[in-house]
Order: sequence, then C-alpha cells, then structure tokens
Amino acid sequence: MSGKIVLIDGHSILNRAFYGLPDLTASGGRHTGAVYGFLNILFKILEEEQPDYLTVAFDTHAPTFRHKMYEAYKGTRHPMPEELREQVPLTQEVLKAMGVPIVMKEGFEADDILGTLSVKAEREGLDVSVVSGDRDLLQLATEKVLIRIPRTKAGKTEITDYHAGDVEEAYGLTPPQIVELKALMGDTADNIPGVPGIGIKTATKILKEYGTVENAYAHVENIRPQKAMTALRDHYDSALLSEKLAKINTDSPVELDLEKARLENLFTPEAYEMFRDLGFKKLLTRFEADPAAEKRVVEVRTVTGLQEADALLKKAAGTDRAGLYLLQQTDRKSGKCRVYGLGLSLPDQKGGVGGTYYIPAGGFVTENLLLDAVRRIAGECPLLCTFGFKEMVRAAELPESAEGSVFDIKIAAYLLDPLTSDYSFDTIAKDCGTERVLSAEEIFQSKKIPLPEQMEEDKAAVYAGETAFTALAAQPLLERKLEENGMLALFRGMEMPLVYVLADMERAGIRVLPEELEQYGNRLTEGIRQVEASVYEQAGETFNINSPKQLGEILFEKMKLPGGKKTKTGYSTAADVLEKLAPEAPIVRDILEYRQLTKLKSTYADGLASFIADDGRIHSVFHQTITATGRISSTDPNLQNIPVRMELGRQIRKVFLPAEGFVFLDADYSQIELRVLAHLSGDRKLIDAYKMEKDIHAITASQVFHVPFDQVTPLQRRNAKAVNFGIVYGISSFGLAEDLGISRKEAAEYIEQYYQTYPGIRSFLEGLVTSAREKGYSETMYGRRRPMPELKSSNFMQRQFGERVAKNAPIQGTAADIIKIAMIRVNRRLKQEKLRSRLILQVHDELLLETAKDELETVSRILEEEMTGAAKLAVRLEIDMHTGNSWYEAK
DNA sequence: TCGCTGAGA
DNA sequence: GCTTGTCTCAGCGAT
Repeated sequence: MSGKIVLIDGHSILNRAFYGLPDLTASGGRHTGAVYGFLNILFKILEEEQPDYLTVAFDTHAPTFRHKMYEAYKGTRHPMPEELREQVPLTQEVLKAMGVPIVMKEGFEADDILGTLSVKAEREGLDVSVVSGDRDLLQLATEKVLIRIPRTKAGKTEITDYHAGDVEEAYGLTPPQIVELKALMGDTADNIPGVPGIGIKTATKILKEYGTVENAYAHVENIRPQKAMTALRDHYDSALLSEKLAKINTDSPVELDLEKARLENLFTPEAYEMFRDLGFKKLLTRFEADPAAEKRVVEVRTVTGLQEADALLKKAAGTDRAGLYLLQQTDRKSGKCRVYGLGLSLPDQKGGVGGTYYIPAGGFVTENLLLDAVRRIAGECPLLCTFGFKEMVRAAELPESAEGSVFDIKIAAYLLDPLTSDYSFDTIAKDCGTERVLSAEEIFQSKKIPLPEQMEEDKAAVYAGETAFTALAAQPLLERKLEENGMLALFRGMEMPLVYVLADMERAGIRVLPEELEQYGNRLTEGIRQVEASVYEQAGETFNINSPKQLGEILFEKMKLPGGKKTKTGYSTAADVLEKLAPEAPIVRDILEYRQLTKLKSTYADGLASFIADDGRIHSVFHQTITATGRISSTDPNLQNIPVRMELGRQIRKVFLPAEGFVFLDADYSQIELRVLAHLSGDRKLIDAYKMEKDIHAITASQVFHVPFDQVTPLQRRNAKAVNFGIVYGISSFGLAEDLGISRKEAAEYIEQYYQTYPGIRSFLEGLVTSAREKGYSETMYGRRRPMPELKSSNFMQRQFGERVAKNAPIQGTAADIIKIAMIRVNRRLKQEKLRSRLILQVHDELLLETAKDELETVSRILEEEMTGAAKLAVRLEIDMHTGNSWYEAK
C-alpha cells in the first residue's frame, strides 16, 4: 500500500493558533480566533502535501496516565484560558462538519495517539506527516515519518520539517535519543524534572558518547564534567522517571481507520454553514472552487424598456412584499439628488425570492419616473424591504408610512449586533444564509465602492439588484431574530420612525455664515503665529509642534523637563500629562494654547467651511448604526462636538444661525443619565433627592458628606458632581482621583460613602454586571442590547473593561432611547400642527430647533411636553430651554 | 493605515 | 503585580 497520511495534534495546533493570532469574536461574542488559525494551518498543510488521508488527535479532558504521574510529581500545568477552552469543542465540531475523523482516547494523550497512529501507518506502507507544535514529537521521526512544526512568525506560519536525518542534523541525536535527552535535561513546560544541573549541552554531549541514559549510568564514573557525574549518580531515579514521562506510547489502544481518514470533500454544506456562522469570510471563498458546495449567485435581470419597467413597478406596488434599493447620489454642494437606477426584488409564491431586477434610469425611464415608483411602492406595498432606508427617504422625499410597513435590514442587523462595523449587504446575506450574492468588492474588483456616477452599468445592476435581493431575502430571518430577542417593538416603534427624523434633519441642515467663519479663522491664525513664535524662542529652534514625537524630544530631552515615557511610541505630550508635569513652565502653557488654537482652526474654522453647501447651510450626516450603546453619531462634519466648554471655542457657535425670520430654540435634558440611573436602580434616596427639586449635585454633596444642604461648599458640590458622573461610567477610585486631583484613598472613600448613602445604586450596578455575565449582553429599558464578550475574557483588564461597560451601557443606552422617542414625537407634532419650525440637530441630550418667530410659544410647549413626556420614570425628566439668534446665544 | 491628540455628550 | 470612567469623530504625523 502506498499513499500519504497527515496526522494533526489538535490541541497543540489550536494552542499555536490561539497565541499567534489576535482574538476574533463572532457575533454573539463567541471566541473564534484559534479555530480560524487552526483551519488556516490545516488548509496550508493540505495544500502543500496533498495527502490521501487525514486524522486529528485530541487529548481527552480527563487526566491521563502521564498527566497524573507528573502532576503527582509537581504541581499542575498552567490552566487553559477560557477563551481557548471553549474553542476546543468548536474546532471538533468544525472538523466533524468537514468529515475529518477525530481520535481521542480516555487515559491517553494526543502524543500517544499520534505516536501509535504514525507507527501503524508506517507499517501500512504510508508516508506519514505528524503536525504539532510540540518538539517532544521529534522522537517519532523516521525516514518515512515526517514531523512538521509550525511557528507563527509576524502573522505568517512557517513550518520546519524533520525526518530522522533532520533531527540528527539539528540535535546531533537520533529521534529515540530525544527521549533520553529529555530524561537528562528535563522540561519545565511539561513538568519533567530531568537531572538538576544538566542542561541541553551536557546532556547532548553525554548521549553522543554513551547513547543512552542507562549506558551512561553504567559508566557514570567516567562522565567528564565532575558536576554532571555526581548529578547523574545522585538523581538517576529522577532521570528514569523523566524518561518514562517523556517517552511517547506507540502502542495505545487506538485504531487507524483508513476508510474514515480518506480525504474527500472537506467543503461540505455543513462546513459551509459553520464557517458562515463563525464569520470566517475568507475561508468561505474556498467553497467556490468546489462545485458540490457552490451556491448559485443571484441573477439580476436588467430591464430597460419603458413598458416592461412600468409593468414591473406596478407589480411591485401590488405584491405583499418587495425588496428595493435606489441607486442614487446626492451632490454635497448643491444638495441635488441624481438617480441612476432601481434594484428590485420580488417574492415567489412560497415566501422565497422570485426575481431580481435592475431598472437603470435613462431614455423613457426617467429619474422622476423611478422616484414616483418608489413613492408608490412605499405607499402601497404592505412590506417594503430596504437597505439604508434614510437615503431612500431623502431622495424620494417619502412621507412617514404606517408602522411595520418598512423594514431596513441594515438597522435590523445593527440592533442584533451593534458591535460590528460591517453592515454591508453581502455580509448580511451571508449571516442570514440567503442565496449567494457577490460582495461589492467582488463586483467592482476593488476595496472601495465607486460612486454611482462612476459605476459601469452592468456592475451597477448587480450591485443594486443584489442589495434589493438581500433586503427581501434576509428580512424574514432578521425579523424573526428581532422577535426572539424582544426587539421588534424597538425596531418598529423607535428605530424605523427615527429614520424620517434624521432624514428631515439632514435635509434641513444648519445655516452658517461663511464670512464670519473665515474671520474667526483669521483671528485664530494671528494667535497661532504669536504663540508659535514664543514656543520656538523658548525651545531655541523651530520644529513641528503638532508632532508629538518632535515635541517630546524638545521638552524631555533638550529642555530636560521632568517626566519620562508614557506611551508605546515615546513620550506622552497629552494636555493632562503636561499639565501635571510642569503647570508653571511657560513653554507648556504656550504649547497647550497652540494646541487649542490649531485644533479650532483646522477642525472647526477650516473644517466646517469646507462643508457649507450652496444653500449656505451645513448638511451633516446622522448615523443610526454606529454606536455600541444606541446613540446616534454625526459626520461630514461632526456637529455633535462643536466646542462649548472653553470661551474661545464656544465663540464658533456664533456663526451658526437660524434662517431669516427664525430663532433657535435649544432644549437639553437635565442630567438625563443620572435620572435614568435613579429610575432603573429604584434607589429610594436618590429618587427622593430628585423629588426635592433642588440642585441635585448639592443634595448629593450634603448627603454624602453629611453637611446641611445650605452649608455645602462649592468644592463639595464639585466633588459630588464628579462622583455622580463617574458612577454612571463605572468609575474606579483611580479615575476619580485623577479627575479631582485627590489621592486614591480619598477617592475610594468618596465612592464608598456614595454607595453608603445610596445603597440601591451599588446593588443595582452589581446586578447589571451579574446579569450581563449570565446573559452575555446588557439591556436598556426598551430592550436594546449590547453584547458583552469582554466579561468572559481571561484578561483582567478586558474583564474590568467589560464590567464598566456593563454598568454604563444600559444607562447611556436608555438615555439614548429616550431622546430618540422625544425626537420622533417632536417631529410628528411639528408636522401634524403644520408648523414651519423644524428640528436641526441632536447632540445626545440636546435638541436644537429652528423656530419660526411666531411659533416660539407653541414649539416651546411641544418640546416641554414631548421631551419630558418621552418616558415615564420614577423621577421627573426635566429640560432646560433657551432661545437665541445664534447657537451661541441659545445654549 | 495607525496612534496620538482633543472636541463633544 | 497590573490596571485604572462610557460613547463618539476629525486632523495630523509617522509608517
């Protein structure tokens, strides 16, 4: 018999993969990095070797004979981290799905199994490759048995191969002598004692001369270095024990089943499903080459004729479900929207997908015709399935339709797993196990998706068509999952209605005066010039102050300021560090001022100017699928971090103005997160504190520091305020100390006193951690989830992080939910009452409205009612409202 | 592309 | 002994 078999040391390779690769987590927080690495090594070896047979050996969980022996001798092995442990059964499942036999035997280690199988295979006349990270296995090498040891080097796996001859070359010893070597030198990693005082050099020398330990002992008197002689003489027992420990059993009761081991198709449908669930996207591509597992790629038919297009669009409006994707592009400057085509997917009778089409705009099929069709379908079709609905709302100016009649798969995917950043249609398709679609990368043969105007029409057709297909095909599963997770109400009643509000805000934009913005920038430039000159003078040279590297060298090396390295790459020059090091040093003051000025200039003055559109307004983009906690985010530009704390920065708000005839009305929630905490925790004392309707931080100070309310000092209030904020973030004594400039001990006392004062808070926060640990996620009042894979980490720091996040996410998230509700309700009221006033911005706990002067009173009332009434909490929700002729005045 | 820095809640 | 308060986005320099 001839042929080749590959034998794999499962645990050992898994171990290599675990430590050699960054930790990956699939959705749901399962760790998968080691499995992924294992498979990569496996595939690499199979490609190289093209073997006929494959078998993987694993240790059993029960302690084996050899374990017991050395554990009895000395301690235990270091325990396997939990992240790795949970991947062992997972790997076995994957192998099973691929039809690869796994051999395990109670009481025997993988080593022994590999040894036995390799001997048996060799006897059968096979070439054998044993793959393991463990050099102990070198003792198995022969002319026909190859030992292969992979190493991960800079992310790449390199494999070193040993036949018997290679072992001799590398160690100067025959493979069987490797056992003797271990017997003498020992192996701390494996708890093999060896002979104390004999290391690899002496051991090799002795074995070269005497061949075996036994023979060496017989001639012990002749052994050269005196020390080695006495060591061997005195510890011969230990050497014999070590030999037993190191010797791999090649006669274990396991069978070599070549029928099962025969390599056939690894890429089975079962394996495909597992890879997909585990998020091994790269590995999925291996299935393409295999016709059996190949899934048909969705076909998109391009429809150009007016009549045919018209018929199709009518049909879409008439069906009970339709998948729709509008390929359009909005010009940033003009705000004009161009429509390039419409992807459309229709169901079949059985609830599957019937056909997928692309209707390009052109000829008789005008852009307006397509937009009208979208409006009609949105209005008539009972379930419109989309991907990125906000863009469609903006392009077609869709009015809000009945709850439950639109389903955005992107938003659904976000709610189900808000931690990823990839909500591309092809990823959603894979996650939902629909028919195969091409990814954007495959369609355009580039990482970047081109703008619609640059797309070739045939590619645009596939892109838009498959997106529409995915929307339709993935919707049922996504809806079921939302239902299962109790998030359907959140999705239908909050996230989908919010889409219209965000679309309105984006369309509205905010007015900015370009001339004044430029003047502001010029003032900054002047200031920058002066401070810059001062810095260079004090440094004695010119350099780039914006370069932390150069700055660090100047400050800490040339000028010899106290304080050393803080970051991986060099000196930290962050403001708080500099502040602490040399608060008095004039150059530090100047640098901090320089930083402030250049930040304002580049990010705000110049940055904002580049976004002013032809209508004199900035139309920022609001994202609904970014944050882990449910907040919305803003980009291009980010209008949620416009300066306010420092006066100079705050000035920039003077260039944000309401339209002619309007004023700004700004309303922000008063300590919404703390109120949410009071509500969720149910802490009587904190709730009562809010019922007193006085300054909450002062009340806290009074209660925590045991002083009468009217004798609370400003410092006490400030400290109490910092604790109040910190609690919400899962504070540590270190963090609070840092914040307040007090000692850790004092900070710890503050926190303890706080918990004493509000006992419900501590138990509530601890309960959040426990519950998150059990369930694997945290939850807001409205059922929004945030997965918490970190809580299961074996890494202390990661786990600590997980605990803080578990405390913060439900609070921050609930506050985010509440303001989303408020936004929806405010927007609806404005429309219902046919007001000209409109929502312009949301800044997490604040809403900015452009209000018609004659509507000021009405709108104030609406805000008051809808914002405070957005949630019914155990404490009142309160808002502060201001009007003004600029954002500066209104805040 | 990554890390640092700093703006906001 | 080690770490050290949440969530973001943008600009810059170094790689």
